[in-house]
Amino acid sequence: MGRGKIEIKRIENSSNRQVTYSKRRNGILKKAKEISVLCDAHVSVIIFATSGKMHEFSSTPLVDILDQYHKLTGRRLWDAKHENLDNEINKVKKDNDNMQIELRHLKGEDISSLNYRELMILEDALEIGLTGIRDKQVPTILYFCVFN
Amino acid sequence: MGRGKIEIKRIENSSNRQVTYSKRRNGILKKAKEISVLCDAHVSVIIFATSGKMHEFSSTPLVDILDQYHKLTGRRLWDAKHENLDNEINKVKKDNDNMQIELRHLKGEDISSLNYRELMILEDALEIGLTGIRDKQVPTILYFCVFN
DNA sequence: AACTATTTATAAGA
DNA sequence: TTCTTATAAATAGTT
Repeated sequence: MGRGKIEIKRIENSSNRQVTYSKRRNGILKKAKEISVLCDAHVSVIIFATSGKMHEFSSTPLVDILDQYHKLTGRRLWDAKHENLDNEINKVKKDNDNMQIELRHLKGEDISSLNYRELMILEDALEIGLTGIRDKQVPTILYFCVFN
Repeated sequence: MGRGKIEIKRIENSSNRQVTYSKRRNGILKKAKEISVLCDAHVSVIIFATSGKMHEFSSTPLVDILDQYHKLTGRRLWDAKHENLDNEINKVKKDNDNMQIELRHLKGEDISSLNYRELMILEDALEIGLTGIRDKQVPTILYFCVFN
């Protein structure tokens, strides 16, 4: 690197360390920007000095990078609120799926998958239902299916 | 860098781009590791190729880096995400409500609201459906009712 | 912060 | 792809 090779280990002298930090930090941020432009890469770099000061570069909004990160790794990086929302949406989607399945059945789109025994039960039910209607009884439960 | 200065702009040749990507990606990850060791810095680097493949380096668990990020910047990284999730949840909930209404109708919980004319149509349909089943014809339209 | 000797990174070629 | 190598770029130590 400069006047003599250096080992990669903590720089003990604090002011040297800080100078090196500043130079290398700039170097990394520059490289990150370059690779994003040269290669269409999506890059985020976040650096904290021990002082607590932060520098960052993100070629794409950090949230988007982290979102992709989550999708790819399955690792959760977000806070409790986000997690709750995520759980809620999964639950609601599950309800949704179940209802859709139920609807599909009720609407008879799955009639082709009914086996013979089920068909017999269906027939019985039809007769019972028909009788009920003829007698003008008030039905309390009604299944209503459409096939085509 | 290599044989001749290059401009920092997208490398159009795809295979050159990929080679450069791979070399520079390694370079950045190496530099990130070095600065973290030399200078006690906390660094996270996440890189996505356009292919979707990810590489990362994090001197500290990424969650901790992001936590510091939040504390330091006050930027609420997830707000946009939360809003999107909220919208999605509301949309799906609406779908759910609609399906529940439909299901309630299909299951006959609203049978009392069927008027006489609808009941007659229903009866006709039952007869047609029943005939179809008795003749082992594939029903093209079937109304199926259960009463109790 | 600027300089500069060296090392390191890397673009292009094999 | 991996290796080689000429050259650009980064940077450690110095001023």
